[in-house]
Amino acid sequence: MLHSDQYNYLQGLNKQQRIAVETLDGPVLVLSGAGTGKTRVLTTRIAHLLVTGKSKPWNIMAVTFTNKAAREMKERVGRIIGPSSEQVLMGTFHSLGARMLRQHCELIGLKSNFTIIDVEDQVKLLKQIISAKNVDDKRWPAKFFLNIISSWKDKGLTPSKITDKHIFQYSNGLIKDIYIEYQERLLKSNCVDFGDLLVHPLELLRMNSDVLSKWQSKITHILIDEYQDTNTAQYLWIRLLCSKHNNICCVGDDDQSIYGWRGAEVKNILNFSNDFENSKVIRLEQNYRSTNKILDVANCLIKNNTNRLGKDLWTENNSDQDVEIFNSYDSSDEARKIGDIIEDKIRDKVHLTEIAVLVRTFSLLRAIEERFISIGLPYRVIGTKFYDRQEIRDAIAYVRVLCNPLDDLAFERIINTPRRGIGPTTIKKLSEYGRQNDMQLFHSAENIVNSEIFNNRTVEKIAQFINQIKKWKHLKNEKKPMDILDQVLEESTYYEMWENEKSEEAETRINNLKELLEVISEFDTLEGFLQHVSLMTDNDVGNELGEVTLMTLHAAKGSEYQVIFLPGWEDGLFPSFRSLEEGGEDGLEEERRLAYVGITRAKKELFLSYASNRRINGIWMSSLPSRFLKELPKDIANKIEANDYSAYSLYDENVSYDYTQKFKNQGYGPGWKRMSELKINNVKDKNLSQLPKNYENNFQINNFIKGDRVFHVKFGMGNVININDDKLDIKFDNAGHKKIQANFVEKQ
DNA sequence: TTCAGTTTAGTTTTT
DNA sequence: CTAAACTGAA
Repeated sequence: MLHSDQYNYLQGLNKQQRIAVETLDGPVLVLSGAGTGKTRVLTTRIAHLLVTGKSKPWNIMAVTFTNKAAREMKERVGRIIGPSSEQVLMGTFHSLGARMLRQHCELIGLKSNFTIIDVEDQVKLLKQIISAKNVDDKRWPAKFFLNIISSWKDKGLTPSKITDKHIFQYSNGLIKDIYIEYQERLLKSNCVDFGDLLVHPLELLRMNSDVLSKWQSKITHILIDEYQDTNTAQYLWIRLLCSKHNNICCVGDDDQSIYGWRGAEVKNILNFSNDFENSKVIRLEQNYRSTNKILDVANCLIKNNTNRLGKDLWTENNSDQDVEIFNSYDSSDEARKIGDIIEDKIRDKVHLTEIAVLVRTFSLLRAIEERFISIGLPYRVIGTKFYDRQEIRDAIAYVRVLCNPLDDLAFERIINTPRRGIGPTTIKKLSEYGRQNDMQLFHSAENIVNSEIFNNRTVEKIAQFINQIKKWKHLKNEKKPMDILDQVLEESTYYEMWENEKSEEAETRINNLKELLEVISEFDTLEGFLQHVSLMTDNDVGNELGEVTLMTLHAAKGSEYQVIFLPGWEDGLFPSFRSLEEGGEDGLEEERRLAYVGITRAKKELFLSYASNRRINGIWMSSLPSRFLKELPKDIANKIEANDYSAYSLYDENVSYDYTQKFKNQGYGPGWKRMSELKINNVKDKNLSQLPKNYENNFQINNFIKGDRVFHVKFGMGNVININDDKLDIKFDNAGHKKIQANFVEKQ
């Protein structure tokens, strides 16, 4: 038997890390704070599993949340153990789910070439369903239904599992009908959404014991990164998979849980020890990333959260470089100051790749980008939605139709793009025909063309289009994906369409298409390309050129930089008032964790900043400094008072941090107008007559009285203890005390 | 059916 | 302020 000291990859691990790596049997939870070497533990552990012979590569499954993390893990495992790492199942929950689903798709009723649709298509599909049901989509927007359906999927609830309790507040069951039809339509189109990539595999395992036991035998060791971000569906899936061998290692940090809005359940990590019998918990608290000053700020802030396991990061890396805070008059002033500091850093020989600006919302980046462009500072934006651009989506829709002719959403997108004289009226006829004959659009079109019932110019145009598609489909066996797409865009006159538009914008669009051709050139099949684009949202291009990195705080998790800028620390913006409105105290804590994530990205220098005025959707608003600034160590926070442009003092006790007060009185924009009208007319809307009868019950904005027993879909049962216009203070039986919009709860 | 001009709605984070 | 939705004329 080898002594473990002989494994040289274990050298340099600290004691705790080493225990985490060497405890290979049974359930293990590694609570690892920011910068404590979590990825190193995970990758070394995989290596150790293989080297000790505990497991074979194909028996290990390692799950991450982002593609970036998956890529990094693959690379680092490969560096330790070489090419056999290729056989380890590594990927995001969604990509592993898709993989499992493609293997067993027929059990769900899908074909293996199913397409993965994104939010935009989800909304489009729901809009169609809603309008067919004569629901007023002004009052009940598709997005609203989508949110509910998605949250159900996050919990692993298929339509058949939706009980009266779930749908209680939503339109007397209509939401369930919509969910059922939504799933049917997806299935008919041979499509799945993101939620399905988790729910379908879960159902697969639940319903097919042979499939379950096959996978349970195959996977002997499971490793999960960012465990604090798992939702219920993911948890259940993992539980099923690991229940035979029970070798599961979860790595996470409850203080970095920032995806509650997406259904992540912090309780998964908080309950780990109860959940898995004989589990071991290992804490990593020595931080190797940041200076003591930065950690002080982080620890000081996060200790304001009540709902945490609790830990204190420490470091041996002492520094006299203070964390800086500065105030600006407005966003362009702030951008200018950031630019100036970066220019100083350049003089200090800090490499641009070591500098990042992290923001709460993308919109904050505009002013900063503007400034960087004008001073000629190179930068890159992570997470900019390349695949969301119109021309890219169009091109991908063509590919989707070639791969999956049942995909109505894609077909509808391209049937008249570029213009072929096939308008909404014709499409409506086609789908009508399709519904009668149980066909998807493509086949209806094909049939109409052949049936010779219709004989006019429109049919000729359809025929032409259908024949073109058929021709392109034959190319699949002959040409490379890149050449096919190029030919499709050429022959469909899609290029021509943009070329004829002599605007500068059209030129960028054509360049974007060229870029897409570059991407597709790396794939052997159109299907492989599709899978890539639908799951890969971060186009994380390399940074060889030396650029400053700009991204959201969410996107920043898992990364580190020498110098970090955190602009936009204004109340309402950060913490975001929407989070507070929706999530109450929990929402605030999640925002605070987000701040914590931002702070702990910094290795050496950290700059916090807030502006006194900011333009939000075209309207100038003055803002209060973020309440988080108040929570920082006094010696740092005090510095900013001297040159504060803000009308308010940070420590003025009279300043109200109740965001609802502040925003309620603004009363701008159509949304606000509608809301206030609603309140005045007590919801006597002109469109009401078009709604199904029972809808009226849901419009009672507020006839609650103190003491009312209410139900909320997320928080369950509770009692109203106070009323503030349309906001209710509710004490929930199991979810604590929250402020909720009246229309989100149902009187019992 | 198309196109241009007008109105209106939405304003967070991501797989 | 912007992107999407709508309207009306050709």
